[in-house]
Amino acid sequence: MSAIYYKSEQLELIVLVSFNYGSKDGRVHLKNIKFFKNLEEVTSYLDENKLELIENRDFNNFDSIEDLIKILTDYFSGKSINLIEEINSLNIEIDFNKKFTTKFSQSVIRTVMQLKRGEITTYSEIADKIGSKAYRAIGNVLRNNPLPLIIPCHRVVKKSGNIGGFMGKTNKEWEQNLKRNLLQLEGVTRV
DNA sequence: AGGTCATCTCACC
DNA sequence: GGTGAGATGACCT
Repeated sequence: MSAIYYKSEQLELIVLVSFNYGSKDGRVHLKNIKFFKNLEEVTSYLDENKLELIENRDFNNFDSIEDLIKILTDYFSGKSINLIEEINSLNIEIDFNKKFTTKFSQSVIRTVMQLKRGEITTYSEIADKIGSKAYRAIGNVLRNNPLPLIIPCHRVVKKSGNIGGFMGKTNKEWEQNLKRNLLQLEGVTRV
């Protein structure tokens, strides 16, 4: 599996995208998106997961990946784009892992994917929408989101108006800051 | 079966 | 407006 990263200077953030090539269609299959504070974290993650890093200069061999980086650049510069639409227009296959197997988690993901840029909702609103009371279990599903941004889980916040969790809760302050920054990029000032 | 969890509500202060 | 306990349902081992 290969990986590329995009570095946002303003946000002190590195976005690592993992992908490989489908054995049948030869297209780029997007596997994973992950956020890091610095390059040290990135390299140890690359080691742990045996990922091959593609450097910038090699991009011309990876057309659709280069396009993806452009889209991320636009997004992180605050441009008003619909990420999901843009990515769908590329020659890229989005793998939803086999992670979401149950009907419940699939409904959650489907609902979250309908959120547009700058549109926020709450865990309990999603529960209402899919006819469940398990607002807490929704956080459980989103915690394992392999494709943040594409599955825009940062747009789901707490009903109280607080920001809510992001990427697990191991480094709560940094994670919540990132979630807030992403929303601010999209013009959300409330949280 | 029992533990975990990116929540919510309500009762305090 | 902050905190803590209890309810809670889906998921994982």
